[in-house]
Amino acid sequence: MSQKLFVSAQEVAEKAGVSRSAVSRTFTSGASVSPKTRQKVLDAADALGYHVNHLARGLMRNESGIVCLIVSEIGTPYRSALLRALTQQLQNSGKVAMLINTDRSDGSADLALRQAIRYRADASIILSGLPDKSITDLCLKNGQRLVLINRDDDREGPLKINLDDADAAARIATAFVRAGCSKLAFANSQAGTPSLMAREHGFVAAAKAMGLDVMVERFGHTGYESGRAVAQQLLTRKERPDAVFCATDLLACGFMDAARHQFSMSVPDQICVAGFDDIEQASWSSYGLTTFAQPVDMTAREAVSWLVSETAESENHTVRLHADLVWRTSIRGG
Amino acid sequence: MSQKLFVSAQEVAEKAGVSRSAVSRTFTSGASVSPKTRQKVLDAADALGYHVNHLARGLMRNESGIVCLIVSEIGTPYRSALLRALTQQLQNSGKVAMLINTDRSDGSADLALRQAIRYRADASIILSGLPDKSITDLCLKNGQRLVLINRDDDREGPLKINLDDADAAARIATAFVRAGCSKLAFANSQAGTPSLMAREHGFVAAAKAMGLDVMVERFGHTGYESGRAVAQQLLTRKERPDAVFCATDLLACGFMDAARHQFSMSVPDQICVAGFDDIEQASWSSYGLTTFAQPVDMTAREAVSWLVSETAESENHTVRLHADLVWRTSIRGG
DNA sequence: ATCGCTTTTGCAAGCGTGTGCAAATGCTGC
DNA sequence: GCAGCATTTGCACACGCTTGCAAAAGCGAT
Repeated sequence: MSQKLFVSAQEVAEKAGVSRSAVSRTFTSGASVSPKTRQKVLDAADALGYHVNHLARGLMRNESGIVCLIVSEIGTPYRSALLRALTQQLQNSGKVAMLINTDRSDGSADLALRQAIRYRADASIILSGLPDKSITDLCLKNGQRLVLINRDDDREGPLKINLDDADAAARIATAFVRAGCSKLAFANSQAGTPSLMAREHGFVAAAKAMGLDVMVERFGHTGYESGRAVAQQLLTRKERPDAVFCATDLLACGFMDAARHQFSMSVPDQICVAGFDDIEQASWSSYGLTTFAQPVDMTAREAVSWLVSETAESENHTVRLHADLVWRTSIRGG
Repeated sequence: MSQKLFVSAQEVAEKAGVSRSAVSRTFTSGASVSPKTRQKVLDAADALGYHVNHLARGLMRNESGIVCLIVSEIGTPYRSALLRALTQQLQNSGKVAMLINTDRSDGSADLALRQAIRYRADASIILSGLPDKSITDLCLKNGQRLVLINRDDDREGPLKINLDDADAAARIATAFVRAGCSKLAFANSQAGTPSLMAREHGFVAAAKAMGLDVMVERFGHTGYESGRAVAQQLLTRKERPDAVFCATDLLACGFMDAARHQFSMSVPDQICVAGFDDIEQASWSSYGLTTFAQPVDMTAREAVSWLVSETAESENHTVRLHADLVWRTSIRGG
């Protein structure tokens, strides 16, 4: 154990022959310090290997620079892409991300937010799980900002970033019909997330408006295996669908693989498939999945720019982003 | 702006009618406090919504509870899977993960480690990039622990977790030969990571030992597109390979897709393919990729258990983990 | 009640930083 | 040289917590 401990501003001050305030001001942007002493301090700091202690700074300023990312299923393509974009943006804004994994228990979003409070995070971004109202209230009351991505609820205070899920669903429904399909199906998971349900309801409603019924199947989590399972259910029916909209790309990939390899169907000749998210795999030539692109970069930018803005707290802020349809080869025509 | 600020131990103490020390001890495990006062404190804390300030605690204890994860290409299947496992394990051990994205610049690993130092992280886990020696020295000197995953270098002090890459490469070489292949190829990226190069050299050496040459191609980053590009190079040769070992699964997926859809080749009949990592997509039925499974859970467990152990600092610690061969359908026979 | 012992409790001194305030310093124009 | 002003500097307090130390309290036995 070297146990040398970290070098403090005090030591730098002594080495540079100035007061401790001077070194503090040198590392505080916008503080008044002469160029001469500034240089002396910087030299001494460099020689000693000094780094401002952000714990202490956060304690004083009552602003830690930490932003909590609360997320489950980190290994999933869409989630990890969003994570990438968010950390990138946060670092651009001088913030640092604290990552909290809520895969395990159900109340884990609450535990996570508690952790965020303990470290006095300036803000939390929630990508999964619906935290308890009492906790979010606590966050907000303590001046912590909150961003909810794709999980709109009726709370007051947090920024909510959503997509035009229902509208997108309607667009794909007409695309299916235009491609000559008439036996529509929707493949969903049992997760029941607001955005997933919005896609389902939007799709069913749009179909109904065109005088068509929709076969809806839901299964398990929002993953590849569930897509296969739903295919099992849909493709063993008396009347097979000729177009299926999957709530996520992972479901779509699973569905396509099952349709092709297990039921020997051709996509898109015998069945058209569409997904949602535009994960990387959707563009792989084995799939060529027509899908809606989640605007991850835009989402991250919106979230972070709101977090760091001086003048947030604007009462009931909601951002609704647009999901572009990326046309590939899993739907006829185009 | 409510600006109510956080509630402090002082306020809890007053409400509970005890001293500030008492409430501090209540939240410090292993401190001496009578059950009666403890209860009074807990009640008061709950009523006021008190949470220990980990910034201040870290300042006092000289131990923040923060572990930095330094990682690039977060959106990648293997990386995100490892990230998931690591955060899980860290939380199990009462630590919290600070995520640092090093996608952009080259010296960004250094910047990241600086950030880790500023927040007085107890440890850093490096999944990407080779930090400068001066920085790692600084980390170690300040009692910060360091874990390097799959990027062995000769530094003294950090824990290094590696795989038996070369051995795995040799195993797959013999598997290819046993499947009747004789025109071997290796598909790599230009990243030149130690583990990637170990796979390449191991494969070439094993082939040479069996009297076979290997066509080696390298291209771009370690992703799907590179796999396609390498396929372009390998499959337009006068003599096509009949077996190719790809340094990662993403490369393998890209290679397979190009081989099948662009060159109309059949896998595994005309060409056998193997990968490395065992990402989720490898098991998708469009690929059925035979590959080596990275022991992500084991890796995470090793890393974290070493970090939290009392007695680390054991001079030159290296862990070499085994990668199991997962046999699927991209190689004949089996 | 007194003693000896263990447990609990409060005091106060830090941890490393930011910042208001007043003193000190530098600069400009006579 | 000096007055007038802007800028820089140091002091000292505060932030919220932990913890060594000594005083206080509990407790059982004499």
